[in-house]
Amino acid sequence: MMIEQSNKIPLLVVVGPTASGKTGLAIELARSLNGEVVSADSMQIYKRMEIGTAKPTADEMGDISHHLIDFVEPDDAAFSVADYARLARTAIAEISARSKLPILSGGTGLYVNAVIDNIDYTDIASDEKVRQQLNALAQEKGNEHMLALLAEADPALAATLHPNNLGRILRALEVYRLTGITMSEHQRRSRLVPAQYDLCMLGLNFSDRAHLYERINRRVDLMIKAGLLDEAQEISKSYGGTARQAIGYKELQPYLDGELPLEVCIDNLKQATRHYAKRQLTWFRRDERIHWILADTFENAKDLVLAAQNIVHNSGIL
RNA sequence: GCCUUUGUAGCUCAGUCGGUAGAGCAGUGGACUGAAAAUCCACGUGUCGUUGGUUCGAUUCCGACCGAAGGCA
Repeated sequence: MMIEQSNKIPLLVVVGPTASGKTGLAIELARSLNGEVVSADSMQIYKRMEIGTAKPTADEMGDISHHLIDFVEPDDAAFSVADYARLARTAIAEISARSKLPILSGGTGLYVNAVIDNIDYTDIASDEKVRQQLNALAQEKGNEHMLALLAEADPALAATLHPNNLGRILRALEVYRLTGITMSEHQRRSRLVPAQYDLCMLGLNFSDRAHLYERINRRVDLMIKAGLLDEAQEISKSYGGTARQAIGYKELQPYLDGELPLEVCIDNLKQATRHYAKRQLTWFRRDERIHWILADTFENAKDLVLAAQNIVHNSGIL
């Protein structure tokens, strides 16, 4: 017998900018729809970064199972999207096998899309030595030169990159050197196999951007009250490459080092978070599969959850 | 009360030796395939405090007034 479409796994996805209420909504939906949550958050994967990454607390999670949270050491510099995608697909399959609804929830657009668009990273290699060589060459010859090099191998991709975006240029050159195949071609091949999910995507946003920004400001103040400074002090001793990029720690470091007043650092932290939220919205907005829910158009949280449930039921994935 | 400085974009300020103005930040839009909470790109009209005067022409020079900061009494 041929495999029928009905063998697809139902997958509910909850996305949105930071501080929009994804965590709470995902948990409520898990309760009412017999689901489990798979986090799609590039920073909540790290241990001991609780307050700053707004990880759900044991209290919030209650009896809802959460996956891909709190399992990587903060000094691990090697964890990548590819690792995430593999783990997430496995988690989703296992949840579904238990006859429960997997709920992919998070704000890291790249992670979400890696999973739901089934991006295949297996033939796109990575090599530390080549990276160093390319970095050295860039130091010596400059960005324009590197972009010109890329244009020889992969003109299509080079045309989309600005010389200042050196990271992307070097990565594309790295891939080409290692495999002899251009990044453009890898990207094309990486999406040949469509995902095996029946998707329903919910996006949380606000009708008035200012409302989101107010929530962000308030949440940062709450994080400080909850002990973010201590957490930052603690984590700064042990975190490495990626975890170091998390918003909430690097902004407070100047205060911990006695270089800037606390209020200035807190303002910078709020600012960085607002910028981040805006970038997240840019990422998610282009995805036409998302059903947007405007949180500030509901009287209360209950109505919002009801509206979300309605969308899920009407989507026919259940 | 007097003296000095000052009033230009949401904020901090630059500038026009008189021809109606521009940076940074904020904000907005966008990109994104093995570090993505990262990285990168694009977008700058505002009664130049108000009101008189000089001038072909004033945000720019002069006067008055209003506001702010500092100093002297």
